[in-house]
Amino acid sequence: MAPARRSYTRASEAERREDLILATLDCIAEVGIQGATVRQIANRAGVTAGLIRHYFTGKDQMLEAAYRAVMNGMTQTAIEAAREDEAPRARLRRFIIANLTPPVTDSRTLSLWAAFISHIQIDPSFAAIHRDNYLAFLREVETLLSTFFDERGTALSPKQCRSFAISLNALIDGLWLEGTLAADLFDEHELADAALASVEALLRLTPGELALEK
Amino acid sequence: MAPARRSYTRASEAERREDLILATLDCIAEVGIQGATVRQIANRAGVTAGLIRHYFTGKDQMLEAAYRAVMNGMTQTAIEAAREDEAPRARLRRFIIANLTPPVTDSRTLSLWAAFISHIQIDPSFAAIHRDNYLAFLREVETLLSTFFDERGTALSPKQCRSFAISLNALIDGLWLEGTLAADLFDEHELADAALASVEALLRLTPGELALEK
DNA sequence: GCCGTTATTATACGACTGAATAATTTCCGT
DNA sequence: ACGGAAATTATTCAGTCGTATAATAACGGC
Repeated sequence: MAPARRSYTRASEAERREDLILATLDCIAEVGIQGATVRQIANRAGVTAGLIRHYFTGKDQMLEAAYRAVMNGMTQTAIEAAREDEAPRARLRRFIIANLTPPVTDSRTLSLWAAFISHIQIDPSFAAIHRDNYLAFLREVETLLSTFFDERGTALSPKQCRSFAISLNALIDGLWLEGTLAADLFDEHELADAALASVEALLRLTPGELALEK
Repeated sequence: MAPARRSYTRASEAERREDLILATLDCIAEVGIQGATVRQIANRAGVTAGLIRHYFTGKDQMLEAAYRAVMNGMTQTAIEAAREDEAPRARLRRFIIANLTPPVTDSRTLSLWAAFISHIQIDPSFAAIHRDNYLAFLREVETLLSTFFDERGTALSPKQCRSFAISLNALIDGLWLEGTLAADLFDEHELADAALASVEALLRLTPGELALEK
């Protein structure tokens, strides 16, 4: 007799790809990159392992797609938060805060980010993805700083602007790292407040210039 | 007839443990934590796989020991560099520079660090190791800052000191991350110089106070 | 309502995994 | 020199890995 086979429903390519990528991220976050096996991933996505190779050339390519998804999630969240406002000062503040509050500051996000970072030196494809995102982020920071200082009446030379952007980016990254790794040491908005005060100092603004409402 | 067996030499426990840990780190850095199998590690250490379980309860425990080794290497290098000097200002400067020049800024070190970070959320043992090292590092920064401001005649409240330490630590971490991940974008001492200038701003010192010789 | 396309499942394969055990070699104390 | 403790190797084991292939169920076009 014909063996009983699992029933299933077809899905659109976009849907399946997303499901698989999401399942991949879940696995990496929960059991590490070692535990993120094709079977575990497929299982969590509600499909069987073979399907993965129908949408991706192999496991590695799926991991790359997953990395892109994580980085897009992180940068887009912050960039879009900044664009909600009109005033350069508020935009800058929003950008900083968005980078230091959920969903960016989330232990799961950090886990994923670190897992992929550790693969940058191994797989050149990952290095390229990282590079693209880093430069895009830096460009965004430069734009924010440039318009902010322009409106303030203290225009910046491109060199100064870039230098500020690098430091500012580092400060945000570092605080994000600390705050997410030791979330229990900081409460709700302590991190974002610390960031705003630090950025004021870093850009040599007057205290409160960035933090306080006018 | 008796099968030909590999000849070998006995080593002290300390030596073997170190060899195994070093081999573990080599593997993780070169092929990632997935590729760091007991056989690969043993092979690189010049022994056979079974020996690992003679010195460690299992692979996991060896990974923990390897993590401790990495973190000790990173923090001790910077802390000892600072202790070489007498004047608080020079100590602080040395500390910052040490954290942003080799061997701390090294793509291998970063790979290892990231690989372990991604396991913090998974394995509580790793979380404990991280926590210990983070607090030790923060304490060191606080001490450096405290003595520096004392000598400068502008004493700091414990609260301010801690707040400065957190930001300073974040800035250093962030620059270390950026500079190591995109080493080709920065030349020799650009990173350390940027750090010194940024720290001056962060602590609201007068420009050049930290960087320039008297 | 059937039929062809294809998304999906099922199964198999060889390689490799961490761990356990047994055999053997080394080296220290005497 | 020699015997005995133990460091190291060799081998085995039950699983799991990623991938390849073949069978099958689902769905859209007619």
